[in-house]
Amino acid sequence: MAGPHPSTTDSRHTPRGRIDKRNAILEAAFAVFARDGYAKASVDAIADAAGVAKPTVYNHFGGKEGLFRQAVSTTAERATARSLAVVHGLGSDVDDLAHALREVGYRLLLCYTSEEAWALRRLLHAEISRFPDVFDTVRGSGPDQFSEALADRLARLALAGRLRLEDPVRAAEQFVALLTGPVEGRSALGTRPVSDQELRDTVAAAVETFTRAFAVPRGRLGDGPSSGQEAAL
Amino acid sequence: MAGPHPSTTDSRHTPRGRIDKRNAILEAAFAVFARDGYAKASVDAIADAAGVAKPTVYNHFGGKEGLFRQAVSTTAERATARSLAVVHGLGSDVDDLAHALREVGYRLLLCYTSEEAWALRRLLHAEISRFPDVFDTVRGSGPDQFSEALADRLARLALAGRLRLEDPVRAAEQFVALLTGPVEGRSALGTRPVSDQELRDTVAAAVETFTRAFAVPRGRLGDGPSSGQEAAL
DNA sequence: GTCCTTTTGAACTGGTGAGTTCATTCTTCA
DNA sequence: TGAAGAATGAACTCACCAGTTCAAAAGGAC
Repeated sequence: MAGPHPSTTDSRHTPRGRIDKRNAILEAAFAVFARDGYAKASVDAIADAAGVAKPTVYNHFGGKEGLFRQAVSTTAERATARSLAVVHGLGSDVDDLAHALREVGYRLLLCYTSEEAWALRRLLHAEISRFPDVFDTVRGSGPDQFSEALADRLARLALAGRLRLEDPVRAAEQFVALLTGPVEGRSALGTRPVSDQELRDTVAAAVETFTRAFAVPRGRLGDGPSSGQEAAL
Repeated sequence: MAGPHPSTTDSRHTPRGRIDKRNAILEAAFAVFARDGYAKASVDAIADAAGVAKPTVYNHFGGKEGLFRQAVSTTAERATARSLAVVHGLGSDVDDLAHALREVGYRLLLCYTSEEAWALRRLLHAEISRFPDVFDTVRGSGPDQFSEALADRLARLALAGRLRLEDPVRAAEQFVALLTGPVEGRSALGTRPVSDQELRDTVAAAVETFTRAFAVPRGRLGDGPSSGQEAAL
């Protein structure tokens, strides 16, 4: 954060051990916070889990609060990056649109239902009233960015004459909602495992509904846009 | 719950003051738990907020844990009852289907975005790992029941030839997801107010998508089912 | 008025945890 | 090898809080 370490790779003032410890602490901190919640998590437990002495934690992060912010932010950024990578895999020149959406949807749902993602969501829900800024940090370069990226892809598909959209952002929100909404309830907020089959069924149903609502029916065997619908955008 | 009080209205062994105090404690407890989280909420603060002495709390609920369970369960039942009432207002003989869905959707979203509902959801997320049974209690007579009720109504609409559904439960899940998913993000998990216009826009978009996917197009001015689609169920 | 239950206030115990201090040890690099 | 910064462990302070105890006070029911 505001430590005396220059951001460039300076071998003189950034001992290699420090970064390892820092990462170990962040990892352990997230795990303990996720398991016990902010209030019940003790700095001693985190230090133990990280294999580090308590004062080291205070050296690096100042206190429990700073540690929490850093741990959550770091994990959130990692999770967002994973989801973004999935969205970027959605091209606009796909052959079988429903198949492509199922593929992306399934991978997104895997991200969404990962243990880490559940823990992150639980923590955010739990502590958002005490740390509103953490939510802003996560959103600042988080799902907002993610939502935009997905909206971009959908807009491309609309331009390519494959989707009929008025509002790409709204459509992206709805696509994600159709994917994740049904899973939220079925997995008891992530505390019960969801079978892969259930995941795939949910994805299939979501894509079915989404395409019924938004997909442009294709002329038989034609692979280029033929209806001129894309000119309207 | 298992107290020495008969369930009938027995004026002899149920002093009127007790129930008032009990309710006051439950209300104050939910408020304090919602504000501070389980771990940081103190029984003293709850007793103060309820205008009651600390031992009284222990007389009624045994301890912090029992108090938490009761407070959350009670609030959850109230919230579920409200949502159920809205769903029961959805008839199967409506004239303008989209209009009826918007009406129900809007009212559901009002339930969903109430301060109490947000607090409840935050609490559940926060403490589900420590109190899994509370979630089960809430679900036992909660959203499960709610989901079933909505599915029933949609099945009726399908029978009336207004919707084309394979799986009413799935459709109900998706309807709710389309309503609530977009709001979740926009309101920062309930910590930022959402304008009524935004709510209505979300409802309109959700119903638009839902009807595009599931509504049976009606013959002009005809108000009876004419396609015989309902015979398939 | 009398009996019985509930409530009250206040003090007390025991446990837990954040954050600090400091002398000692480790690591890294010159 | 020697110097400097980092990490360590252990003890310590201070605050907060769950749960208990108990004698005194309400508050109805008869």
